[in-house]
Parts: sequence; structure tokens; C-alpha cells
Amino acid sequence: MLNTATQSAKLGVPRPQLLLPVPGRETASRGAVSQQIADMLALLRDELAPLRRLVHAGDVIYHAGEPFRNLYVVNSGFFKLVNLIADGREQVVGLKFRGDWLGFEGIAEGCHACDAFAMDTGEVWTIRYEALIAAAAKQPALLTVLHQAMSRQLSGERESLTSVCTLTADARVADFLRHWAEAQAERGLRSDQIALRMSRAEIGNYLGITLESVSRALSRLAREHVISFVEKGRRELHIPDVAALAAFVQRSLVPASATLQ
Amino acid sequence: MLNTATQSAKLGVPRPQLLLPVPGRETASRGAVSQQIADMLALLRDELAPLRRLVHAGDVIYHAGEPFRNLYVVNSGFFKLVNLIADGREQVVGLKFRGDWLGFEGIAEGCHACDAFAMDTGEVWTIRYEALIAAAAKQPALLTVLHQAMSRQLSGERESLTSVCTLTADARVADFLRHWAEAQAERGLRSDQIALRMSRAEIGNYLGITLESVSRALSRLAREHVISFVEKGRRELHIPDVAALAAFVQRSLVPASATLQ
DNA sequence: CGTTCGATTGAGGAAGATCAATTAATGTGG
DNA sequence: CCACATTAATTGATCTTCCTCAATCGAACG
Repeated sequence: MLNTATQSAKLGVPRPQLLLPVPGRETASRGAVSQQIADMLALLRDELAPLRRLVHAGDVIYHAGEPFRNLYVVNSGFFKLVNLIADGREQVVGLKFRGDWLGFEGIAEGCHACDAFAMDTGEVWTIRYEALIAAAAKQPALLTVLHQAMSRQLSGERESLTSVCTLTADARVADFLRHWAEAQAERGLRSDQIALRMSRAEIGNYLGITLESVSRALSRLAREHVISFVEKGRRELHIPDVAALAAFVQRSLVPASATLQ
Repeated sequence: MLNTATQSAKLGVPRPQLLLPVPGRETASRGAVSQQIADMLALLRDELAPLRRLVHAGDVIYHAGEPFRNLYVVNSGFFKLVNLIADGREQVVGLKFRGDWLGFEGIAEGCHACDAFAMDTGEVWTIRYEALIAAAAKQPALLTVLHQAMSRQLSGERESLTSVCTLTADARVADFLRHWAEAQAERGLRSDQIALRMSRAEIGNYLGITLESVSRALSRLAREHVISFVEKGRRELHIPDVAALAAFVQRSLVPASATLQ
């Protein structure tokens, strides 16, 4: 359905040679990221003694339009960012886990540009932006973690855009689950079981497809044994092999090819 | 075609009250942004004396995989960022104009995560990241402009995602042109005429649609007199009224409604 | 135990991808 | 400068994907 091969071939940008293998991301062992996050949280705790706030599903961290004053760091739980357009369009633009930051969009304009909600019980730390900058003068590591977090978020956003622009509906759902599982694995959590605390409608909104398409995609993934539903709850699912999800995405990329059986 | 009204309604997030009108963006007068950019460039010039590099269409600013050392700021011309996935997918993830920064994605992983190309003759300034951070210790304004640029880029990325997720093919093209025209207006350039120095394939890739769909959308916009082609060149177009583009986008949002005639 | 909300599944239709042919612009060598 | 080759854009016809509408099912809750 989508414009993958055709367009890529036609972009016509001269590519002198192959891409070097990108270090980091892939080569860093699982535990390393988890440790990195723990170190960052420890640094923030020690240097800024941030206000810790316990939240529950549905709690608002901030609303669009509110004056920007704080950044927030997720210690536990998970969170969604929702963009609201004047014309009524609503778009889930991000899902955040432990170690992720919320509120960067507010820096430029001085007020938050989207809504942030807790999707589960968890804990967010409130970081006063001014205080962070002030403290960074004495402790440069704070600046490093801030910039890394912003940079990572930018990359993540671009990956989302790439998924939405190049993948079929089924592949988007598979890729979404793969991402989620990897995010958990990176954080030292089990990646073979994920509890989506989102409705099909929310997932669909995030991926730019309808809730029915999400449902169908999940059913197909289950039929092909790439995932399975955990008893008593269609929002909890088991992922026997994350690689199988990636393979499913790849398969969807090449509709007319040597895809026997 | 897309999942706008249905899904928005079903997201089911309790919304206590209406969104406050967001200051900045809308209220700031046109010239203000242009001045802001000029001030930022002056600051960078004075504090960092960046290397100025003249570029031509097709020139590479950096490649994915290269070690990250520098950020780049556009003084003139325009640039595109292309994401390359291992499986061959290629995605234009950003277009950058005067005052925009390139290379933020590199900070987190220590190497660039995408390719940056010049699309036209122009000038980029090279900012050594380490030097920027060092200089920021004495001149905090540097940190402010850096964070604002990163924040703005994040918001922009999310707007792109929202467009791709919620708009029809025609509306995406219209919205794309609207964005471009506004970017020019903000920079003090004429917004009634834009020279897309991109092929239909590149535009389509950026918007997640095929080149044929881009062509058809442009033809339709021309037929409805929302745009017109400048003689001798289908890549140069005239936009009599930017508001008409926005209206076209709105019209596409409500397929089954009081859209008489 | 009925009501409600979310998920699933099916049928039909529409938007857009794909394939293909034509036209327009650009570049090249004679 | 022109004929030709090459590449980009347009337009049409067909087919696929996915949206829309609708009915059913299941789980949760009062």
C-alpha cells in the first residue's frame, strides 16, 4: 500500500557509499541503558532534590497553554502526550517511560504545547527549568543529560514519523509493539509481556489508523503466533519473540516478493 | 478517509475545560520572528565566530553514522534531513530554513542519526558543540537559544506527525505549502511565491504519500485557484492567499458536512 | 442481572497506491 | 541551435488497503 521502494528509489539523492553501522543504540547492552537511566535519576535527585509526585491513570501533568515553568522526568509508570489542534484534531504524539522527560515543547514558546497524562500509577519528578539551568553551571553533567534526553526525543519523534510514513497498518502495529517491548527491555523490565494500558482507539490515533485496523492487526498477529493475548484481558499481551515482530514488519514491507506460504 | 472525528471522540480523555489561546506563535508579529532569528545569528557570530560554509544543492552537511561533533545553523538556503533505516526505507524527516539548527539527533548517541543535505545554494554555520557548551557558561543566552531551537524542532516534528496522522493526501499537501509559506513569511521573505526545490517524489516521501498523489493534489489546488503555477516551472508556485490554503485543509477535514457546492 | 463500554468481526465503499501511457522540461552531442 | 535522449510531471485506469458503518460479543460495573 505505501510508497516505500518506489519513492526511496526516486529520491535521487546520490549516496556515495553504504551507511556505517551506528554504534550505541544497538551495541549498548540492555543493562547499560537501564544503568544510564538510573544514573541520570540519581544525578537529578542529588543535585536538584526534585518534587516527587505520585500519579494515577488519567492524572494531568500539564495542559497545553499553561505557562511553562517545569520539566518532568518519569521515574515510574507511563505517560502520553496529546497534541490538540484548534480545529478539533487530537493526536497522541508520544508515549513516555521511566527516564523520559516531559515538557520540552514548552521551552520555546514559554507555555506548554500539548497535554501530558499519566496512563498508569507512577511517579514523576518535577524539575524547575530555571533551577536546572542554574544548577548546570556548577554541575555540567546536568546539561549533558538534558541535551541527551532532548536529542533522544527528537530521534524518537522522527522514528515515529518514519513508521507512519512507510509502514502498512499491520506493520505499524507490529512496530509499535516492538518499540514498546524494547523500551521495557532497555529499562530492565520483562519484554515478553506488555500491558498496553491504552484503548484500541488511542493506539490507532497514535499510529494514524482506525481502532478497527488496530484490532484486526492484533488479531492477525495473534493468528500468526507473533503475539498472544494473556487470559482475561485483551490489553495484556505476550510476546514470545521480539525478533518475530521485527520480521513481521519486514514481511509487510515486501508485498510482492519471495514470501512463500 | 482518516480517523479524525471518530477517534478524537473516542480517546476518552476527560477534558475539564477549553484550551487557553496559546500566546507566541500566533500573536507574535511576523517581523518579530525574523528579528529573533537575526538576533540569534548575531549572538552566535559574536560569541562563537562559527565557520561559515557556502553550500550548493546536493551538498552533504553530514551523514548518518559520522561521529557527532558539530551542530549547524542555517544562515540561508534550505536543507533536508533524511532518515535511513537498515531495511532500505528512506524518510525525509525535516526541512530546515534560515535560523534552524541541524544535528541535534547526534547529541544523544554521539553520532549523527540522519543525513543532512543542502537543497539550494546557501550558507551554514558550523558550531562545535563542546565550544558552544563552554561558551554558554559565560554567556547564558547561548543556552537559551539552543534550548529554544531544540524545543521548537520537537514541536515541529510533532506537528508533522499530526498532519500525517490526521489529514488526507490533498490536505497534507495543502498544509505542507501553508507551512512553507508561513516559514518564509516569518523570515521576512515573500510568502506569495514559493520555489519548492524538491521533486514530487521528495514531497511525497516527506508527507507519506506517493508522487502521483502529490501531483494530483497540486493539480486540484490549482484547479480551485488556491495556488497557481508560475510560468515555466512546475516547481515554482504562486499562493495568492495563504488563508485559502488553511481553508482547504479545513474543508478536507469534514468530508460529510455542510460543505455546499 | 442488565447496562455500558471496549473489542471484534464482517460487508461495502472510498481514498489512495500501483501500473502505464503521455506530455513537458532539461540536458547533450552533433 | 537543433534533434535526440533523459528525467520529471501529469493524467488515466485498475486494484489494494484501509476506512466506515453496523452487528455481535465480551468484560466490567453498579
